[in-house]
Amino acid sequence: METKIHHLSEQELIRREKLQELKKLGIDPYPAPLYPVNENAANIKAHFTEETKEKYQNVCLAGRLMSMRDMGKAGFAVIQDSTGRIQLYIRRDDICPVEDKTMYNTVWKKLLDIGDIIGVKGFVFITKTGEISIHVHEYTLLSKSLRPLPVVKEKEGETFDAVTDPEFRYRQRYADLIINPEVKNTFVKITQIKNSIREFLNNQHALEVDTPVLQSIPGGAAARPFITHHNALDIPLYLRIANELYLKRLIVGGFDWVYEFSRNFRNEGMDRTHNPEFTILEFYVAYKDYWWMMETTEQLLESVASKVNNTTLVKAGEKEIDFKAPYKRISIYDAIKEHTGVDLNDRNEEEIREICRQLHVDVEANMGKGKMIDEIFGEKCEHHFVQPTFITDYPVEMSPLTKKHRSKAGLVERFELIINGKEVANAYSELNDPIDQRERFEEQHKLMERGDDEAMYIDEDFLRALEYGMPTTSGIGIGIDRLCMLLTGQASIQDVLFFPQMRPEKHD
RNA sequence: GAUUCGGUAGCUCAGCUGGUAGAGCACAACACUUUUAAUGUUGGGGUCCUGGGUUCGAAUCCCAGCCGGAUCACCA
Repeated sequence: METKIHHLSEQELIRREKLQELKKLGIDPYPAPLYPVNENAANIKAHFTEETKEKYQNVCLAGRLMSMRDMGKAGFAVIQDSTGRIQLYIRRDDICPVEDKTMYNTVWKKLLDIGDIIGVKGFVFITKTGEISIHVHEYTLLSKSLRPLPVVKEKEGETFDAVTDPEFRYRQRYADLIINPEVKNTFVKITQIKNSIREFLNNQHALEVDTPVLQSIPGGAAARPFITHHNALDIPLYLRIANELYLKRLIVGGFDWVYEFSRNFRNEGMDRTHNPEFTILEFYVAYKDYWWMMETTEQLLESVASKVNNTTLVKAGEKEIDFKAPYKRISIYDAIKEHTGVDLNDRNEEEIREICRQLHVDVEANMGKGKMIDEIFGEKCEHHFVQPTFITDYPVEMSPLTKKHRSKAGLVERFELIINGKEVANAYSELNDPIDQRERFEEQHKLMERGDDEAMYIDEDFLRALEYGMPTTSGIGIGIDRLCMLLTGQASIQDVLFFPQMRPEKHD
C-alpha cells in the first residue's frame, strides 16, 4: 500500500513524521471514542452575547483546523464545523497548568496542522477586536490530516488564492466542500428544493414510489441506454432512461397520483447541461389533462422558488427569471410563426422541408415532418424563451406516448416548459388507448429497423396493462438538475451534482 | 465527435523574441500571552502533463498523445 511513498511531497512526508511523533507521545491520531459535542460554530455566533454568556461557559465542539496563528505562549486558530467557522484562543498555561508544556509547545505548535480535525472544550468570549471566540482549556486530536489542504484566505469579503480549477473541484469534491463554503450552500439548497417539491406533492396526497432502475426494456423516452448483464438470469438489462411506463402501470393499478425522483441514465454526450446520470421528477395524476398539468406545474415551481429563495426571481447571468405563475402558453406553431413569420398549419412534409431550406435550418433527408418542426423550433425559437413558457401541441410523430389532440389533427396534447432557453419539463395527456399505443410502438419499431437507435421498443407488458384500462391521466417529467441550476444560479450541471462524471484519473 | 484555451512547488500564479525556474500563501526553524490575509528573520521544496522532434541549448518553438474548461454538434 505504501508503494507511493517515494512520490510524497515534502509536506506530506513531514505530516507522516508528525503522525509518528504523536504516537510516540501516546496520542492516538485516530481515536475511537465519541467526542461529546454540545455546540456548533453558527449557533454560538448567532446567539452569544454579554447577556447569554452564562450559557456558554462550557462548550464542546469539533471541527477542522483551517488556520493557526501562533504568538509565542498563546495563539489563535480557526476551526470549521458543519455549520461554519469559529475562532479559538489557546494559551499555553491554560492547556498545560503544570510543569510539562508538551501539549502546547510540542503538540499544538508543532504537530498539529491545517486540515487536522480536533475537538475543543472551553468558554465563549469576545476578543479585543470583537471576534466571538472560544477560549480553549482542553483540546483533543480527533483525526490527523496527512495531505496539505489548499489554504484559502479571506479579508473583508475578498477571497485570496481561491481554488477555482474545475478539475480539482470536481475530482476532489471533498476538498472543494471544505475550502469553498458556498459550494456546500448550493448543495444544501438543492436538498431544500427536493424537500420542498416533496412537501408540495405530499400535501396533495401524492404517493412517492420506487420503480426499477434495471429494466429489460428501456422505455419511456428516446435515448441510447447503458446496457449491462444479469448473470443469474443470463439476460441483458438496461439502466433506465425513464420511469414513465412503470408509473403509468401504477396508475392502472389504482393509484391516483404517484411520483418518483428518477435517476436516469443515458449513454450520450456530456456538456454544461448533460451528465450521463441525472434526475427527473416524474409524476402522473389520474383523471387530469395537460391543461391541469400546466397549472399544477406553475404552482409547484412558484412555491418551490419562493420557499428556497424567498423570492420568485432568480438571476441567470445577465437575465432575471421570474417563477411567479401564471406562465405564458403558446403552441409550437404559433411560436414558430412569431419568431420566423412562417405559418406551418396545413403544410405537408415537402413544404416544410422547403421552409427549412429557406430558414437555413439543417435537416436530414430521413427526417419526418415532426422532427423537422422540432428542428425549426429548436434552432429559431427555443432560445428566445427566457421567462418560463409552456410550448404546447407538438406533432404526433415526436410523441409516441401522448394522447392525440382533442381538436387539432396531427398534433398531440403535450407541452414543454422552456426556461432560459432550455427545456425544463415535458408533459402530456397520457395516451391510454391500448390500440393506438400499439400502433405508435409499431411505428417506433419500424424506425428502429431503419437504424434509429433511439426509437422505442415495443413493451408488451405495458400494452397489457393499458388493455386492462388506464384512466385519463396527465404526466410530467421535470429536469431536477436543470431546475436546481436555475434556482441556485449555477451555470453548469457539474455544479449541482456532487460527483459529476469525469474521465478516470490515471494513477501510476 | 469538431474547434479553441489551458496544464509550472501542496494552493494561486509569473516566467517576453529559446540560455538550466520565481513570487505570495502553505511548509520547516527562531521570536512573540487578544491576533485575524497576524508579524519579523532565516531556510527547504519542482518528472515545468507525457512522449518524440528542431537546436550547442527547450517550461518556452514544432508534432503526437493524455487530462480539464469553453463553444458547437447530439441530447434532458
